[in-house]
Amino acid sequence: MPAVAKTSDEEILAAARRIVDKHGADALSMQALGDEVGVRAPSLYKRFPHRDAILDGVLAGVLVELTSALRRAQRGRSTERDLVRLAGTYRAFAHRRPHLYALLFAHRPTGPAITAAREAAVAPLFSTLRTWLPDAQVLDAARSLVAFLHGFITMELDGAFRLGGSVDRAYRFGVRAWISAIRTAAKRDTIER
Amino acid sequence: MPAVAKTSDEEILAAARRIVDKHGADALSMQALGDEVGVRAPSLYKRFPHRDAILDGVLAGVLVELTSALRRAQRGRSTERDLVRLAGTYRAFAHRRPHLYALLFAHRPTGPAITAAREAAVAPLFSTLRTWLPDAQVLDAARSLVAFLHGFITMELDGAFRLGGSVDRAYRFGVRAWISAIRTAAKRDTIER
DNA sequence: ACCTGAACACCGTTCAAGT
DNA sequence: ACCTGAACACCGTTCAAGT
Repeated sequence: MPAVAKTSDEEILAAARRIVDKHGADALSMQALGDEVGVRAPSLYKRFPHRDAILDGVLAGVLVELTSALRRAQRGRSTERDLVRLAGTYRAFAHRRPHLYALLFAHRPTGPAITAAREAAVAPLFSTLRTWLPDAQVLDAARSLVAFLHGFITMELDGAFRLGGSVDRAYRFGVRAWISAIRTAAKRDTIER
Repeated sequence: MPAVAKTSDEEILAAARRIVDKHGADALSMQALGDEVGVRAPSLYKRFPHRDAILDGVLAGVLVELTSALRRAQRGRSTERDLVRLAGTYRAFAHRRPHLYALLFAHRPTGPAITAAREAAVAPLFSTLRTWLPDAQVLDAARSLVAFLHGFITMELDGAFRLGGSVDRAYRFGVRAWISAIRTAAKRDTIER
């Protein structure tokens, strides 16, 4: 009964993150992961119940990282500039780590641990929007911005914009369009009060 | 050398579409497809070079169907109403056939045959936008609307809107925000000319 | 307590053999 | 000309056997 541990939860998650970051979630096979940490594939099941639980762990780390980047983007001087910065930070993260970004939506988490981390990630956007809009509209506005960003980023990373022109310009067009609509909604509401 | 054909390209594609529609692209295994058309899996390779080519065929059919739905939505009376109808038709298609809709973006086509079908699908949106906007802005506007719609639909079908409230209201908020921004851009441009 | 090889039920795909 | 079983290299996962 020597039982010398050759690896650890942390090492496995770090290796898994490295593989997903470099080659995408599809490349994360239990065999490849075992090779990376010096253990046979079945040994991984002593520490994680299944492959999806490992992806949960990677996703949790990605959410923490994204959340702190978004918090740093939020400076509080001007609502409008914070919105532009939040959107830009989100998009920049996706550009820097496309495979990890894909995990945010592609991977359906196993446990409820991810839920809180997801809410933390959207908190900066919500608090910025609350400086402009009444609570009733914050949710709608946040959903439509995240939808635009997620759709745009997914499409550009997939190479879905094939008709030429500047993709960056289309992005700025979209963000500005959304912000001007929000500004209008905020003013309209102020008048109505 | 009797060589009695037990199936055909058309029957295979129809069966593949049925499987993807009901259970998603992941459920389309060569074995399941073979069972559906009364043939062993290896026989399918006499008609299609690989599984992805079969998904290409399914996708082509989906694009034709989506295109004709979008054309019907475009009535030409009012630009604004056509935009609302085009967006609504697109979303309704995704709601009615979520697994087939997912194919539009999840499946990377093998051949170039899909490219033309994709362009046909966005043509109605482009022609409607051209009644409002100068050519230079049509591309940006189309990209930002499709990005919003695709992102929103992906998120709602994935169950990503977990914070309560009305998802339909958020959708209408987003579409109206985008249209009002476009209207502003169109007016600004008219003045500048 | 941890690691291992062997095994199971699945994939997509290839190919020689049948008719 | 088309269909087949057998095989290959992969999956995720289970489990009895080793230390």
